Amino acid sequence: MADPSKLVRPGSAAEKRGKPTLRTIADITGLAVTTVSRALADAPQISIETRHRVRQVALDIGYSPDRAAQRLKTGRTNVIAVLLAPHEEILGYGTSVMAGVARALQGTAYHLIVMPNFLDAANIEAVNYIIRNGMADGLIFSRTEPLDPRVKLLSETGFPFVTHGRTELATAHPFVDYDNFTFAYEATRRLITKGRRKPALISGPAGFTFTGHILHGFMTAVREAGCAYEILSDIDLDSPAGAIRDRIRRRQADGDPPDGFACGGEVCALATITGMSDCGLTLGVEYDIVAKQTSPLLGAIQPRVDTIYEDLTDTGEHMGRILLRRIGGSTDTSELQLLLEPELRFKTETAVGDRAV
Amino acid sequence: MADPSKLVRPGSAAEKRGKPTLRTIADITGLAVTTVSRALADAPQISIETRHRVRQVALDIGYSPDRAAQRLKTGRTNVIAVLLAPHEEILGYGTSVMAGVARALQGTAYHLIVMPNFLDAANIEAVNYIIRNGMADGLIFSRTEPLDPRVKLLSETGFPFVTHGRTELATAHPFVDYDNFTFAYEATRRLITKGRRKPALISGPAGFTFTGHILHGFMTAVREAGCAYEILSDIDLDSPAGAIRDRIRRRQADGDPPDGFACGGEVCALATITGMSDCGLTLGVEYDIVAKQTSPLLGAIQPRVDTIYEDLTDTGEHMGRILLRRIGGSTDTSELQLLLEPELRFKTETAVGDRAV
DNA sequence: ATGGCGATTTGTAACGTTTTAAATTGTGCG
DNA sequence: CGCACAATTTAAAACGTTACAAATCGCCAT
Repeated sequence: MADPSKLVRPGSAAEKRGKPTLRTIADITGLAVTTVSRALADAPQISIETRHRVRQVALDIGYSPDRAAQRLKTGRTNVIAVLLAPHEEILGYGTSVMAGVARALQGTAYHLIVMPNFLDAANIEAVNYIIRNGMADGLIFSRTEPLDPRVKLLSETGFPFVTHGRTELATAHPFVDYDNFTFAYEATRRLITKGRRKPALISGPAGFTFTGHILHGFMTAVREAGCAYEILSDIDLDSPAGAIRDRIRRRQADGDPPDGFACGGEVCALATITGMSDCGLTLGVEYDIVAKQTSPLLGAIQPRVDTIYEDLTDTGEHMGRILLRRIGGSTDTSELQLLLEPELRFKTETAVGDRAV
Repeated sequence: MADPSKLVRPGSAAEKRGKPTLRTIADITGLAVTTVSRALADAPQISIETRHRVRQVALDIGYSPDRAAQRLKTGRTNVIAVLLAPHEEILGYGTSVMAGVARALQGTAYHLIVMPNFLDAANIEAVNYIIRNGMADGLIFSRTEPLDPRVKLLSETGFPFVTHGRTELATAHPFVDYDNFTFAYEATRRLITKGRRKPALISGPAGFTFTGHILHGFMTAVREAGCAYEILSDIDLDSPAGAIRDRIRRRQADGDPPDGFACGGEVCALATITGMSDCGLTLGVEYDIVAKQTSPLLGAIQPRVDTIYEDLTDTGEHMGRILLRRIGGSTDTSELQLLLEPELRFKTETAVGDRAV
């Protein structure tokens, strides 16, 4: 079938020892470029036989489509953008999530680009840039606010995206979130169960949706129990470890200090322990901590801390999958929204007891 | 100058309310597309006057070039790829470095894509893929081996890249590295100065260049001092914190345990402290630690630890800049190689002393 | 006037792909 | 035998950009 005289056309891609293109395959098989293109796309109008043959040749010569050309022609970029915020340097949040997203993208044509938001705080600008310049087919970002302007903008535009975190906007949008209400509720209940009379909360940074959830969970638990409580002022989960440590220390100097701490992060928990230890107080004796855990660190360093696990890589993978679904055209919220449940990792009494101080 | 009848050509890009293109500007200014292209490129053959006018119009209508088209035409992708390895989830290594690279790329046409190497260990495959398919104009990766096959492959191909870490290959290549010899040397000397008689090293993972440097620095210091020493077996800096903690504990149970530790990472330091504490030993009293610090965590949590600082974001920024230089055609190794010196952050005696236990 | 020269601008083709419409087959049927 | 019709293949155009060669213009020396 293949006309030998056509095997090497003058000026053909095959001739100038570059990457093979559709043209190369066309030359080899004697088919037209169009046919090859459709064959590789598994178009039903191309005979099965031809499809197989083309596919085989493509494999043999190691053809892979030119992303730039595809992008130019179709307008689709085959790129997913992740918006990275500065806070995400902490304890590998960013890397974990990206690892998950990457896993979801594995085997697809999608690449992952990271839009660092490191310099300008107003990352609505980055979103705008991505939409206007068509830098990606979909967007992933975190730390949503109840009335998140990024979500608004993207929703209005119809640009596919998934957030890590919910909003309180009327229009539903794809998200993956961790149930921070339950986290805080269970953490606080655990403190109370352990006999602590005054649990304290180190709140999330102001303005974010999850901060409200944590607060709500904490308040629900202390109200149910009717116990004293405290929300530590001046610091939050984004505060540097040193600031949290100092705040804890100062608080102990004042009257009626808390004896239990719900910490939304590992750094926060470690800083709290340090602060308390500086005051001569021992974890598990004079006070307790329940903390959110997102890495193996805390469990190894401070085995006495009860933790509640959040799997960030898993979260990323879900976000990736949901985004692909959304890009694929799905609008079914039931498969575009996901609330992940906390996994309690409380120590049994004996397990804690059998370790020397 | 602009012919009004040309302002909206039938079928022109301007007409169908999409992104503005060169054509849009051409229609507005009455110039040819070619002229506009060159004007924006600041080609000397275009009159200054025209250049300014075109530039102004482009700004006014918010033109930004289509990356796909540029890439298709020129073959340049305007993309930098970062190879991310699984280990880099730990303590934000990956995110820190990427933040730095991103900062270096700020204001250039380059985007950052992350090639996750999470699943397959053999990341020579990923490198090959990037080269063969022209996925990027330059590559950044870390954890070099003395005879790194990735470096070999890239060097042979002439593909621009920068490594985080040196190799022992004959052909020079761009790199940024941290002077781990000096780190380990100074860390060990510090332990000895503090009166420790038997410093121990938790080595880097086998096979990497920096592991050799650390070992060499450690050995040089102990030999100079003529003191006892130990290199802890079975664990390395990549071991999970729990494994390091357990190893330290076991070691204390045997005879003649070390009383000083040089730790190449924060997690490692914390795990060591935990293990020693489990044995009833107190940091700064029965033993000392000098650790490499890459985040503010350690300083806040364990102020007694002497640290030596490595700035990963800074490293990323240097890598980005060097890569741009390399892509720009530079082959001058003096501006393509950089060895960053450790920053000693040893506590003064008084600073340590004024904190309660 | 004619030719030539520098300064500026322009038309055409090409990058590799997909899309649209049209052409080429083969087949059954009147 | 010729025609409709399906099945398959094809040619041409387009996406937005840049490289190349060629064209236009004014101006000066011939």
